[in-house]
Amino acid sequence: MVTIKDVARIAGVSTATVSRVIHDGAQVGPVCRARVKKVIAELGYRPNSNAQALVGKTSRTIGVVTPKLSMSFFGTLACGVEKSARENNYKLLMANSLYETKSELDALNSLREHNCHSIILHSDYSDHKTLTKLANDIPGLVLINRYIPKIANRCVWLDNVQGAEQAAQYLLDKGHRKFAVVTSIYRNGDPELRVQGTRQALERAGIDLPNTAIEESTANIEGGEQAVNALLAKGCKFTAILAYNDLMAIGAIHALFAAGLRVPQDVSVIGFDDLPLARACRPRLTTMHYPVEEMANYASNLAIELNEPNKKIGSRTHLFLAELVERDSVAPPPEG
Amino acid sequence: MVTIKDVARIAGVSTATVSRVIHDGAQVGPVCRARVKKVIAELGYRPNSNAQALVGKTSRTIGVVTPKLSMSFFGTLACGVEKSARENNYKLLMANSLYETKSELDALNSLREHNCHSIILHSDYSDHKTLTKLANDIPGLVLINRYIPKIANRCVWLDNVQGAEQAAQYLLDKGHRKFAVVTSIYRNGDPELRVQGTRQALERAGIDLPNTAIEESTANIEGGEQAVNALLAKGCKFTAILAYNDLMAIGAIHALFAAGLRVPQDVSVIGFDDLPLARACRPRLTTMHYPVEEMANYASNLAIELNEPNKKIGSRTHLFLAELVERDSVAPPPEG
DNA sequence: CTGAAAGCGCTAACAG
DNA sequence: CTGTTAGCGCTTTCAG
Repeated sequence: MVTIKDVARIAGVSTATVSRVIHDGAQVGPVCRARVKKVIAELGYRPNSNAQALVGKTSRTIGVVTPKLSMSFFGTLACGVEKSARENNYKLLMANSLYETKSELDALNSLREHNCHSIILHSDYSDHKTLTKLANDIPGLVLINRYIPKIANRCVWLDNVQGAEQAAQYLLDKGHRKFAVVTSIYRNGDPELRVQGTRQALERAGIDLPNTAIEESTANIEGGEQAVNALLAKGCKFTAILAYNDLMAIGAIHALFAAGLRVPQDVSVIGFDDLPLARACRPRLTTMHYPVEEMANYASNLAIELNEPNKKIGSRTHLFLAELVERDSVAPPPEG
Repeated sequence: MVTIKDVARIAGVSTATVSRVIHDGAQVGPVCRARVKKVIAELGYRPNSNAQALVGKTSRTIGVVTPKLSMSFFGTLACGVEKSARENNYKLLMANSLYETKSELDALNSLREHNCHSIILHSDYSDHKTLTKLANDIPGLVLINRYIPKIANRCVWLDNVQGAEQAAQYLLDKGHRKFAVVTSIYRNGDPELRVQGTRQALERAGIDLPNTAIEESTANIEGGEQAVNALLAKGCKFTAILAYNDLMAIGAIHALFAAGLRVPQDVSVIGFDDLPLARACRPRLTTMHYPVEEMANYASNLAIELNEPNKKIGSRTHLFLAELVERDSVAPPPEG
C-alpha cells in the first residue's frame, strides 16, 4: 500500500503538503503542486479513507438501512441514495434490517461504528419514541417513509392517505360504486393510512365500505390471491378492488382470472407503489406511483446537509405525493 | 463519542485490557472482564471501526460492485452478499457501476480507499486482461457471473451454455420443432453463450436455427416486444421462443398477445433468470432459475476466505448450474 | 508557501 | 493476567 509518506518522500515535500494538494487547498505553489500530483499519479496513490475518517471525526459515508435489498422497492430506494452519494463523493454502506426491530437497531449501530453520520433509515417496527431518541443521537439520521411530528424536519415521507384517496376517487370517477379492499396484515402504519384514505374518498361520495368488503392478508402476491379468494368465497360483490400494493394487486388479478373474472372488463384493480412489476404484468397495472427513488435521493441529500456544520436546517417538511399512473387494469364497471 | 479511553478510565484499567475484552481475548481475569463489560454497556461504547481498520491493515468490510442496484437481479445479488457479511460480522459497501467501464473501475477504486479487500465485482465491460490484473492487485477480489480461466479460482459463474441447452431441450421434449430466439444486443458474453447453448441442443436434434429466426434487441421488456414484432413482421414461423432473459420473455409474451397469439396454446415462451417477475406475470413464466443469491453468498464467503492469511485456496472452480422451473408459459406445440 | 509535530481511536508487541 | 508504548495514515494547527 502506498501511503502519503511515500508520496511525500519521493516528491521531496512534507506529508502536509501532499495533504494540501489532495484537498485542493490553494495554499501550495504551482510547481510544487504539479510535482506532487505527478508522483501521486505515478504511484497510484489514493488516500486511505479510514485514516481520513479517524482524524476527521466523520467519514464520507452514507448508510442505508432497509428491510431487504432484494425487494424491488428497496433496491430502488438504495439507488436513489447511491446517486446522491456518488455525486457528493460519499460511499454507500448498506445493511438489511430483515423486518425485525432488533436487527433494525443492530444494523444502525453497525453503521455508527463506521463513524457514518449520514444515515437513511426505513424503519418498520421501531416506535416513535425510539426513533426520536435515535434522531437526537445521530445528527445525520433521516427517516424515510415515516412521519414523526416531533422530528418532522428529519422525515421524508409520502402522504399515504392522499394517495389512497386519489386512487379511490379515480375509480369513483370511472363509475364504480361497489368496492373491495385488499390490505396488509402488517401493522407498520401504511396499511391503515391507505384504508383510511380510501374510506374518506368513498364517504365523500356517500358510499359505505362495509368491513366485510375489506380483507387482510400478507403484503405479497400470495396474500393478494388469498384475500380475493376469501372475498369471493363469502359472496362479496364488487366491481373494483383497491389493493394495498402492487404485489397484492397482482395476486388479486390472478385470483380473479382463476375464478373466471376478467380484468378490467368484469373487475377493475388498482395497485400502489408502481413497482417495475406493474409494467410487466398483463393487464398492465394501473397504480399509484410512489416516487421512492426521488425521495431517497432527496433524503440522502438532506442527510448529507445535516452533517455540514454551518448549514442550518429549519423545520421544513419533506412531504411527497403519490401520482396516478393509468394503465390497463381499470375500466368502467360492467353494465347492470 | 465515547472512546476506548473513556471506558478504560472509568473501569480503572488500561486501554489494552479493554481492547482484550472487546475481542474476547482469553487473557483477562473474570472480575476485571466483568467490570469492563459493565462499563462498556453503561457508556454504550462501540469501537470505532475506522480506527480498527487503520491499525489492523484491513477493514471488516466487503464491497459489492454491480451495474444497478434497482434491478431485481442485482438487488438479489447484494442480498446474498449481505447475508454472508452479516454472518461474518462484515459491513457491506455498495457501488453502482452503471454499465460503464469507467465507473466500474471508479467504483472499485472507491472501495479500495476503504481498505476494503473483500470485493465482489459484477463486471460487464472490463476485459479479461484488466480483470486479471485487478485480481492480482486485490487479493480478496471475486468475480461473479464471469469466467476467466487464468483466475478461475476467483470466478463464481454460471454455465450459460448448459442452461440454454437445457431450456432448448425442454422445448424439444415438449415436441417443438420450430424455434425463434430473442437475444440481447449487449456484447458482454452472456447472450452469445446462451445462443450457443440453444444451437447445440437444436443441432443435436437435427434442427437448424436460421439466422432469420434470431432477433436482437435491448435486454428488457420493450426489447422483447420489438424483437417479436420484428420476427412476426418478417413472417417467421415458430411455435416456441427462447428469450435471452425473463424481461425479454415477458416483452415477447406481450407482443404475442397483441398479435392475437396465445401463450402457451399457440406459442410457448421460455425465459432465463427467474426474476420475481416470472412468478407475477400471466401466464407465469417457465424459465431457467439463475441462483444469484446463492452464488453471491458463496462468492462473498470466498472473498472473505481469500483474505484470511493462513488459508490456502487451491485452484478449485466455482461453477453453478441453472435449473429449469416449470410454470405456465410452455406447452406442446399446437396441432398441425 | 511549506514543514514539524501532535494526535484521531485502536491494537499489538513487549514487559512486568 | 495487566499495563506501557509505539505506531497505523492522515489532517491540522502552529511556526517559520
